[in-house]
Amino acid sequence: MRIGELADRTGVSVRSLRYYEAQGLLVSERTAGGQREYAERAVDRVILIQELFAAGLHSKKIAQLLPCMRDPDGGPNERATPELVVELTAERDRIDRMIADLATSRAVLDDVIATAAREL
Amino acid sequence: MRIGELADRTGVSVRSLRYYEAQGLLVSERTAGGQREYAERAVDRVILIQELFAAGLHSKKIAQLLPCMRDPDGGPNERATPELVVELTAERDRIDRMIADLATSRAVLDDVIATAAREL
DNA sequence: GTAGAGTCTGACATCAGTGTCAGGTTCAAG
DNA sequence: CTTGAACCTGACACTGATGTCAGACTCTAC
Repeated sequence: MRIGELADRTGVSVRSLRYYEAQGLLVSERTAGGQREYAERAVDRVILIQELFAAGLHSKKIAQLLPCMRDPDGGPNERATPELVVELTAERDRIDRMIADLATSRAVLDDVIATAAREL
Repeated sequence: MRIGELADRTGVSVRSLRYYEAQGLLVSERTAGGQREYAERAVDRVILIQELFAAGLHSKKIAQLLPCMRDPDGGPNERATPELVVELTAERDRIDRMIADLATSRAVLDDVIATAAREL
């Protein structure tokens, strides 16, 4: 598929897809004319990238992480270096803290909302 | 206390504290010489602001939200407008989605980490 | 072969919070 | 008083993902 269809199917802008490629997160074949051509599995990959972005990982770390993931099509995958494992563990801990903080913030909002609703 | 102490006690930079004030999130008295003087409760307020920032709320919305919170010292608090309640409810839903997404991302990281650990 | 939609690269803009620097003032301790 | 640390304002830089624009090219359908 071409970039427009991938954008539609993932809900990610064309601009962002090109950015992902520039950052080494996404690969594409090129047509004779130079246009990007994506395999079907690009859809899942883009969604995964988005999730990792949402989790606060930077593109650089995602670029390190992606080749170490278990490939759904059984392709060869790189082994994670011990350094990367350490970094990813730190990320996981950071996400845990983030989830806890979000729960706190949610409670704050909930309190304001509940108080306001009681007054209405 | 002065701004440096508040920064130390909250872990927030002096620069950010001044920014919070410019955004109407934080108030301070001023000494005769014009330096900021903070009450004890500013500490909790700053921490709360940080939490809300971490939850993805923008300063403008936090500025609306703060006066509607139940005051720990029993001071008068504004009533939340129905519009604000709608917005805050949307924020709460967004936070819920964010927490769910983070859980997904955490699982992804966990998988990579576990796979790598098994290979070592 | 031509029209129009889609795509290409490259560059610059945006957002919001924060860092940082300059030049000047205030405060507290000696 | 003087000294040095802390503070003041204002301005500009940065980050990193994304928006947007221009000018040129490709692809598909007629």
